[in-house]
Amino acid sequence: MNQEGQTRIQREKRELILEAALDVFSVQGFRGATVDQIALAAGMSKPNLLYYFPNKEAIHHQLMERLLDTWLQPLEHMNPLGDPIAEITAYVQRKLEMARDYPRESRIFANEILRGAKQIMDLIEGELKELVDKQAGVMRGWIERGQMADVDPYHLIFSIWATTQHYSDFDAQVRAVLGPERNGNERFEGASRYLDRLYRKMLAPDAG
Amino acid sequence: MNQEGQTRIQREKRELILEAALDVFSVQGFRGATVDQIALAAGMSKPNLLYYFPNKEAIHHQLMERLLDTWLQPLEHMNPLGDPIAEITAYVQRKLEMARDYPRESRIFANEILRGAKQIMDLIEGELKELVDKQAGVMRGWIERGQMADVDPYHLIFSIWATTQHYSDFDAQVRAVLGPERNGNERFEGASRYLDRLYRKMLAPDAG
DNA sequence: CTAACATTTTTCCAATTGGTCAAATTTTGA
DNA sequence: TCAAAATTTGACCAATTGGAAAAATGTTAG
Repeated sequence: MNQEGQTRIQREKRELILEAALDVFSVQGFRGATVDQIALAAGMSKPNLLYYFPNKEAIHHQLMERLLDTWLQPLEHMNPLGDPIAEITAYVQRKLEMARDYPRESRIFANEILRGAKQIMDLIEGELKELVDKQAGVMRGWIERGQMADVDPYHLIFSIWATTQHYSDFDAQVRAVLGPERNGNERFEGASRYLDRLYRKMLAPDAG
Repeated sequence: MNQEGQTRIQREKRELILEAALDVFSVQGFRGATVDQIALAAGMSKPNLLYYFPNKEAIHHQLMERLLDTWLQPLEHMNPLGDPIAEITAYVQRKLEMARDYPRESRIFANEILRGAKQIMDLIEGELKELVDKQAGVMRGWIERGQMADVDPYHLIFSIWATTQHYSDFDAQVRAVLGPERNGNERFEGASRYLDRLYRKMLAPDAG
């Protein structure tokens, strides 16, 4: 036994299980994923897995809790003292990189929110909403000082989430529509150029 | 017996089942939905339902096939002879109205594509891709004639889908973040103003 | 009216799956 | 070293669920 009531094996195995769960849940969704699949992916038997987590829902919930932090990190890094357009387009790029590099995480969230976000409503109404409120305040400051166009910060943030995560969540559609010839990573390069353009033009302060 | 090998009762009951399936699938997803739930929602017994459809997948597939048409309709209505900015912002508004008025349809698609779109890949690679290709061609024409900014038509279409459907697919998150005070239909009015602004500014032809 | 056909219900089954339990094995600390 | 604690396994169970079969009931055309 050790600090926080966790043994070394417990820490390692829980980690292993959450990594496996990320794989399975992101492909199968919550209902579609079976405890057996997760156990197999984690290299252990089902009862063994259930020794570490009381049930399937607990795995999912803890996974989401942990992911939310990484997921929100780019938004935290917006600097109120920086140039708004540089800050926001940098945020867009960081989100797009995450969609490219962490599609499993993105899909798990999409899945959960599609289903009504019942398991993580507390996190959304808490942590997430507070961060959005804070950064919306920062943007309002920029707008008042005439440094960027006067647009609703909340809808701006929604549109950034939507446009970037689209490339992970709806990857199957994007690939199919672009066709095999445009299916390397240039799909993300194209998105990068397009989104940079989009937000740069929209955020440019209006004359007057 | 009647035309197309369908009796009156068959036509009516199939319709009833598809409407019920829309309700159930859009809330529970494919894996989460049970045949019993759909049968109950359609006001009949499970074996009775299975008299009309061979299995659960068949219901889902036919539902999607039928929905795709309505879903793509707004994109078909873009007029190559009209003003690009008017045409595209009108398209955005129509898509946003559909997200507001037909959230079940939107969520079913989102769910299916998230899962890899295996059941409707044929439709996406066929019907959908062809329409997108065609309208991308129209946009390229507009761009060449200097009537709108030079942006990638495919990514433009993706961003329109993403930003509008966000309000149905991720409704739970949008509501939670906006908080109870902004939760009437003004959430769609705000989105409408924001998106109109967004695309108007981005599409404005560049000087030169 | 009635035979052919369409629809519905009752009953049932096999597979899947989340989870339990007690026994066996391994690890750890004194 | 060795007993207590932690971990793992195998066997098992009950609930859910997709679907089949056949009997019962309803409908319709001649």
